[in-house]
Amino acid sequence: MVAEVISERAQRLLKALVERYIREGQPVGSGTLLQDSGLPVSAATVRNIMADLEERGLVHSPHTSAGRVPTARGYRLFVDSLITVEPLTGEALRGLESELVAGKSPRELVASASRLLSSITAQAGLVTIPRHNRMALRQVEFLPLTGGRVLVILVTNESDVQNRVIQTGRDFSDMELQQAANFINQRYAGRDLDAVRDSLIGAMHSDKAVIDRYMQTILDIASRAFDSSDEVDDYVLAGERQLLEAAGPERLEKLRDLFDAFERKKDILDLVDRCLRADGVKVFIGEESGYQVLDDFSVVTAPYQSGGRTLGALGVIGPTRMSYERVIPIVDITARMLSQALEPV
Amino acid sequence: MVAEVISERAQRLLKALVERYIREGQPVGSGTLLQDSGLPVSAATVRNIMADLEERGLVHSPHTSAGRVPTARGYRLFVDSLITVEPLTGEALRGLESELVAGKSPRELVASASRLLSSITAQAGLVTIPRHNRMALRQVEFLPLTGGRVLVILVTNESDVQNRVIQTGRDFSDMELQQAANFINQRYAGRDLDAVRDSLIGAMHSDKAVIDRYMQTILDIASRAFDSSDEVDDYVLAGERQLLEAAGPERLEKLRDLFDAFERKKDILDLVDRCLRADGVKVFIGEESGYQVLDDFSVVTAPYQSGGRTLGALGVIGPTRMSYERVIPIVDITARMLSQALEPV
DNA sequence: TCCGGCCGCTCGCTAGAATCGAGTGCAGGA
DNA sequence: TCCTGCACTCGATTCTAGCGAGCGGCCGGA
Repeated sequence: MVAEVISERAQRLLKALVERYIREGQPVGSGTLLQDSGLPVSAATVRNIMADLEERGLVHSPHTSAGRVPTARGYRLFVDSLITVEPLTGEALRGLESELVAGKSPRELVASASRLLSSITAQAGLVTIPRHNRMALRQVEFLPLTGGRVLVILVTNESDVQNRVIQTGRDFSDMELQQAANFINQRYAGRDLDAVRDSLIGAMHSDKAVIDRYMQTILDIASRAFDSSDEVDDYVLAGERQLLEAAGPERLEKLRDLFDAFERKKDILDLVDRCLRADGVKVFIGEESGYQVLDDFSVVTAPYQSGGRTLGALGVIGPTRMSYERVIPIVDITARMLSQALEPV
Repeated sequence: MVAEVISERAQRLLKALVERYIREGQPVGSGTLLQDSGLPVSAATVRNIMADLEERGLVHSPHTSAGRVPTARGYRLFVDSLITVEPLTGEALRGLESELVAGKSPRELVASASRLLSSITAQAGLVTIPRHNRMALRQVEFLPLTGGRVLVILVTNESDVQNRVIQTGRDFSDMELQQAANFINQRYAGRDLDAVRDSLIGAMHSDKAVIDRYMQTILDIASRAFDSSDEVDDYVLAGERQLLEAAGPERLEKLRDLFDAFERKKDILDLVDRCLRADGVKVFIGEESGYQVLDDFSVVTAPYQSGGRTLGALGVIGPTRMSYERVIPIVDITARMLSQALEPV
C-alpha cells in the first residue's frame, strides 16, 4: 500500500474531520471544519480540498449537500500518521493495575482483562484463552474411564489446570496410567506442552527397537494426551451491550450478523490470530478486515505473552467511528499488564 | 392467586387471541378473532367479551380503535389452563438425542444444551453450570504453590475436573499434601463434596483430643478445599442474537438493560434458582419475574439433575410474545435429556 | 336477558406538499 | 492561488388530508 501524499493543510483538515466525526457522528461541513482546524483560509477553500480528498477516496459525502464522512482509507491514514494518542491515566489505569495482578489464575485474568477492556473503552472487549500448548508443564495425571477412555489432567504454569478425555484402544489399569504419568512428570516437567509432545513422538519413532512394547503403549497414550490439534481455541467476550449502545437502530441488521459471528467464533478468531505474529497494536478498520460482518466495525488488537511465548491476543471491537486515540493505548497497556500478570512466579 | 373464572367462550377467545398475537405480533381485532375462534357469534359479541376481559386485566388495547393484546395476566391464564402444547418431533428431537449423550464432559453437555435450546426455540438459551458440590468425589489432589497457597484439583463424577486455589497459613511440602490427598481419597471417594466437607469438619471438631496435630492441619486444609462458599455460580448463554432478532428497534433500550443483566449475572441466577426447588417447567411471564429488566421478556426454566440431586437449571429467554406451546415442551425435554446424559456411568 | 346489526367516532398510519437550511459546486474577481 | 457570491440540491421536518381498522353504543328481535 502506497503512503498517501497529501498536503499538510489537507492532513490538518482530515485530522479535524475525523476527530469531529468521531465525537459527533454526523457528516462535517466545510464551515465547522474550518473552525475546528483553525486554518487561515475560507470555507470555499476547505470545500475544494475536501473535493480533492473525496477523489482520493479518503472522505465521502453521503449525498450532495451533506458534509463529509471519513472512509475506511481516511481512518487508516488518520490512524497511521495523524493520530495523537492520549496516554491512559487515572481511575482506569488504577483499575487495570489492581485487577491484573500476578498470582490469579489465567482464567480469572482473562475474564478480568476482557471486562476491563470493555468498561474502559465503552466497547466490546475480547481476550483469547491462552494457548495451553505454549505453557510449561508442571504435572500430568491420567485417570481411567470406561470404554478405553482416559481422563487427562494437565497442570501448567503455576496454577492453571486443564483436562481432556482421550480415546485409546483398550482399558488401562490405574497402575499403568500411574506409571505413564510418573514417566512424563519426571522427564518433561518444566517444558512446554508442544515440546513435550514433539519429544514424545520422537521417542516413539526413534527408539522403536529399543523400548519394549509396554513402554510403547504408554508413549502412545501420552503423545495422544499432549496432542493439541483438538484443542479448541476460544475467547472471552465482554460488553456486547456496548455495541448495542453505539449502534442506532437500522444498524440492527449488521449487529445481528456480528453476534452471529461471535457465536461461530471462527472468523473472529482468525482475525485476532493475525495479530499474533507481530508485536504491538494492530488496527483493522471496517472492511479492511476482510470479513463482511465486520464491515461497519473496527477491531483494535494486541498480542500478549508470557515466558517469552505469545499466548494469545486481546482487543476491542466497536464501530468504525471509535475513538482510536483512546482505544489504541488502552489495548496496548492492557496487553502489557496481562502479559506481566501471566508471567510464571 | 385466585384462579380466573371466565366463561368457556371467553376462554376460547382468549386462547385464539394469544395464539394469533404470538404468531403475528399485532393487536387482534374482533373480526379476526371471530374467524380464528370459529364461535357462532357476531363480532359485536366478541367485542363485548373483549371489553369484559379488558376489565379483568387479561387483555389490553394499545389505544382506542386498535385490537387487543394479551397482558401478562392474560398470558398467565393461557399458559396455566388454555395451552395445547406441541410435542417435539423431527430434526430438533434428533439433534437433542445426538448431542446430549452420556460420556461427554459436563462442560460440553452444558454448552451443547445451551446452544440447542437457543437454536430449536430461536431464542436465547441458558444453562447453569452444575453445582459441583452436589457431585460425587472421585479423586482429589493438592499441589503446593508459593506463598502458602495450595492448588486443589477435584475430579468428580466420571470426567469432570475443577480446580481452585486456597490460601493456607504456611507452606506445605509435597509430601504432606500427598498424604492429605491420600487420606481423603481413601476415606471419601464416592461421596458428594458437601458430604465430604461436613464430615471433615465433624472429624476436626469431635476427634480433637484423639488426632495428632499433624492430622489436624491436614484436615484443616482439606476442609477448606471443600468449602463451597466461594464457588461462583455461573451459566452459559447462547443465542443472544435471537433476542435482537425478535426485538424491533425501540425495544433497544430494554435489550441493553437485559444484556447488562446477563453480564451482571446475579439477577438472572437468582431467578433461575427459584425453579430449583420444584420439579418440572416453570414459566415467568413479563413483570411476574419481579426483575425490571425482564419486564418485556419471559423466561421458561426447568431444573436438571443427576444421581438423584438437582444440579442446576436451564431455560429459554425470549419476548413475552413467545410461542409457549413450543417452548415449554422443548425446555422440558432438554432438561430430561441433559439429566440423563449427566447420569454417572 | 342475551345477541346481532348498524352507525358514528377515534386514532394510528401513510402519502403528498410545503418549507427549511446546511452544505455543495462553480463562476468570476483580487 | 484563494476568496466572495450565488444558485442549486437534497435530506429532514412539519402539516394536512384521507384511509381504514376497530371500537362502543344503541336498538330491535329471539
